[in-house]
Amino acid sequence: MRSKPYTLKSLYRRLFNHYGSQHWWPAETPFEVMVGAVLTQNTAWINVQRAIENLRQAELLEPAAIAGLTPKRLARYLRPSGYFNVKAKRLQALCRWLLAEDAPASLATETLRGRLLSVHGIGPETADDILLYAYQRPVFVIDAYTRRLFSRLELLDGELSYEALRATFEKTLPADVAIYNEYHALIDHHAKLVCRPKPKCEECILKAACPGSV
DNA sequence: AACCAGGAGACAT
DNA sequence: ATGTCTCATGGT
Repeated sequence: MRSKPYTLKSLYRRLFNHYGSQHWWPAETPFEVMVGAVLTQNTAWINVQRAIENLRQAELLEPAAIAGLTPKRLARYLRPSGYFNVKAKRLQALCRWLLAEDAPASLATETLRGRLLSVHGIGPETADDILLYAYQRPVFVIDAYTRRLFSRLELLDGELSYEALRATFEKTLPADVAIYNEYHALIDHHAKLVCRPKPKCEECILKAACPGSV
């Protein structure tokens, strides 16, 4: 027998009350957020940290420096984060966009989102990471953890498109940057802890509401 | 030692 | 519009 299902709002309270504030995004500057957003594509964060540290030690954590390197040389710094050839190009595309764009921070959120999506290597999740955590816009980030968690709780259909899922969160929750920031971080934290592909349902604080645990 | 990690582009259907 | 391949290092 299963306890009453969560709503998108009550689940947020449950996670926050249990885990507390997550202090995301783990980065020093907005630009570092953007670099991390690209490098963490389908990659464990620990490996991204190493790549970012390589760039920091080489004093390359600025758009002009990265844009000026050859893709091959940039790729060497990115090695630990995987897909280094692909990510070298993507990072340079992002940097060149930043250098070319006049005042991105002054653009309306949907306009800015469109510009980001037009940059090579920036898809919906990476764009939304950047919008939320670098530009402080109220955009809800959907990632693999979000799909898996809400799908397991049977709160959302995991097969829905990225845009459909994002719309659901943004319609249901208030358009609040602080809440979107914390909610996504909490989902990530919870997922890493107990809701991996192989879930640890015994240690899960939601297990009574999760069909996957019975 | 297979499996997975804070996806996205290219290409075919 | 939707499905499949590829990209690659480092944990467990």
